[in-house]
Amino acid sequence: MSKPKQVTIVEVAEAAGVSIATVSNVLNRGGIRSSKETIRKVELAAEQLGYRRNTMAAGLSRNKTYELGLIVPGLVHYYGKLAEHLQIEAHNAGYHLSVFSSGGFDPDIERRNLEVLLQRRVDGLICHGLAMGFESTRSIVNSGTPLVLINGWNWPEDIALGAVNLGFAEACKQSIKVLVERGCRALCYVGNKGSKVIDEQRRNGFTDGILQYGTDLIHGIVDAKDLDIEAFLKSLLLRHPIPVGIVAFDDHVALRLLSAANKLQINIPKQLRIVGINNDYIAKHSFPGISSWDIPYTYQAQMAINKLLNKLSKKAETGEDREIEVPLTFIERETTKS
Amino acid sequence: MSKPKQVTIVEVAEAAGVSIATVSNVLNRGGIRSSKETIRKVELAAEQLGYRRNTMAAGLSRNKTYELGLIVPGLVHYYGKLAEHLQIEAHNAGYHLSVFSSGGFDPDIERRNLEVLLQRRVDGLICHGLAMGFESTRSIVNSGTPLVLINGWNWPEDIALGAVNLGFAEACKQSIKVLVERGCRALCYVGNKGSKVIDEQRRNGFTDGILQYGTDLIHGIVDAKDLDIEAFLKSLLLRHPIPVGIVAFDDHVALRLLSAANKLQINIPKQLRIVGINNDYIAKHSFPGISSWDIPYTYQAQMAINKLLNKLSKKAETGEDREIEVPLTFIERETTKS
DNA sequence: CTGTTAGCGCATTCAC
DNA sequence: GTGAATGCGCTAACAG
Repeated sequence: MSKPKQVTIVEVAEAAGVSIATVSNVLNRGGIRSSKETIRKVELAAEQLGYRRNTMAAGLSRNKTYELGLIVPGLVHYYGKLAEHLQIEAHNAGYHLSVFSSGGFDPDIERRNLEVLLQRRVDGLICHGLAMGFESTRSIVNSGTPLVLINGWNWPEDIALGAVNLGFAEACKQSIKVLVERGCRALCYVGNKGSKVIDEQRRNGFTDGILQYGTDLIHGIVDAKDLDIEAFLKSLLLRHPIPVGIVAFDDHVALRLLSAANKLQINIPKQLRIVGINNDYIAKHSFPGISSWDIPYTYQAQMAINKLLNKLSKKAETGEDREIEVPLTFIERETTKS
Repeated sequence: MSKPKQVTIVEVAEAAGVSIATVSNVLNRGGIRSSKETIRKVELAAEQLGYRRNTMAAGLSRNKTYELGLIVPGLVHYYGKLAEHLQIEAHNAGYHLSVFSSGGFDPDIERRNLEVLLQRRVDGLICHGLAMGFESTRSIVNSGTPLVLINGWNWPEDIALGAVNLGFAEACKQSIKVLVERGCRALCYVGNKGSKVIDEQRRNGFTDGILQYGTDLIHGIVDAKDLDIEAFLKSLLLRHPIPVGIVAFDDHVALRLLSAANKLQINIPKQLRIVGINNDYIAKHSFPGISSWDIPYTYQAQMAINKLLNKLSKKAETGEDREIEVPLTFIERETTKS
């Protein structure tokens, strides 16, 4: 069954007794203004006939879609929230944002989604740390469609306009400062390699922190995947002076650590102190509450959309930074309070 | 800066020394087949020139977009996961799915997103329990674009093709059975009115369960919003025989209850037993683990996509049910084990 | 202010 | 098999 034919401006024009150009004019404003009377007639006709403009025809004709595309690794937790905020900001700017998930950093799906978006001739692209690499990206996005990265570090200028990055590294570094100030002499980062570049940033920040706040600190790095959390915690407390400090990949990992600790009756924060990242719902509502780093979603979303739209309007680079670093805010809760 | 002009089939045709019709043929297959030689020439030219088909032109020309639209209240937790699975299933069927969030059941945003999608002439629509109501929806979606609902109960036939609903009511009802079997004589549902129809279903299921498994049970219904959880739990245990059973709106609410209980040193499951819904990450990784109902995302997504595509291909109703009920699976963990 | 006209890029008859 | 012609619905000059 083919789609039932929709009403077009031709029919509206007939009903209103004007030309299609006039209809197009009053229905899009901004352009040439028409007489009160014509406007009324056209709007009435459009209303009655249930006219709905065909975006494809419009886009084709003016070579501009007012559509933006977003590719994120997933649609839950941080990514989902980010996507929501980006949609809001895009809308505020008169665009709309089509969201696609690449199923957890899958290069093939990334490629496919990118292709779909480019075939749609979106005006701009926002991608979260693409897994497919520089070369692959370049060959696809060479089209001249502006691309802004979210959490993409050190991408070449000919591929991406720039990036809006969360200060994960700095947050991890500062986490160490906090933990050391709270008396921890042994520290560990529990990461999540599956999250690629995000994990890398946090790991780097952790290492940096160790270097800065005391190389005499006992420290280690492990990965949450396939980790026997309980055994890990037991051995940690057995081998090191308390309180031991842990920087968790995010609040979810922190929750696992917390639960294991509760189960083993390890006292938090007396024996173990934990810092999470993201300041998710669970950080606030777990017991004890998890100290975490809050993400300024709205700000990050605005920065990304602005970067894109600046490019779309002005041609001159206004000398803004290519990579914008968005700082996180520490929210202290019981897991670090003594 | 207007978009730099992209390559079109015209240029490919010139480069390959054939007509645009031929290019269109070999690049879409399925239709008339061409000679090996022509195919080779065309594909080579397209490859070299970096041709990328313009979806708008194609869609406009054949009056079919191979695009589906999704509107969900948000993009986190259940909604985000659902969206991910729907995207996968849509792709498997040769379509792609544009995802839009309505910012938590906001009727205005819903309306706007619906409008955008219809202007794009999507082939079909999937919506999660629209907040804007029957009449409003009808007036918008009258276009003949097939609509399938996710978690939409009792919608009139002239608006929606049908619905794929999760068995929340039944899950809540069975939760009562479980709790009663585990010795609870006092039960409470802690809901979340903000989630509209979803909350309603669960509340109904709870009430049903009470009716079925013992009207002599002490029971109550409260809302998580603005609820002082600690005070609530204290009073609950003070006034009623233990163990008290709670059916939580979802695992997030369950986590809040759990944390408050841990803080108050209420023993779970001795004094308090909790059942969540969704079987989220937190249900598995909290301490103690939260008994919860697992959602068959893949199945639900397949059902929804199939319903839509059936309509798009066959014209005859194959006599399938309008409303499909997808059952949840109980995953028992420590919050209900005695 | 309003109408005429010429595309936008592609799919699709229908001749050849 | 292949190509010329027509139209999808709309916008953007340009005339009037």
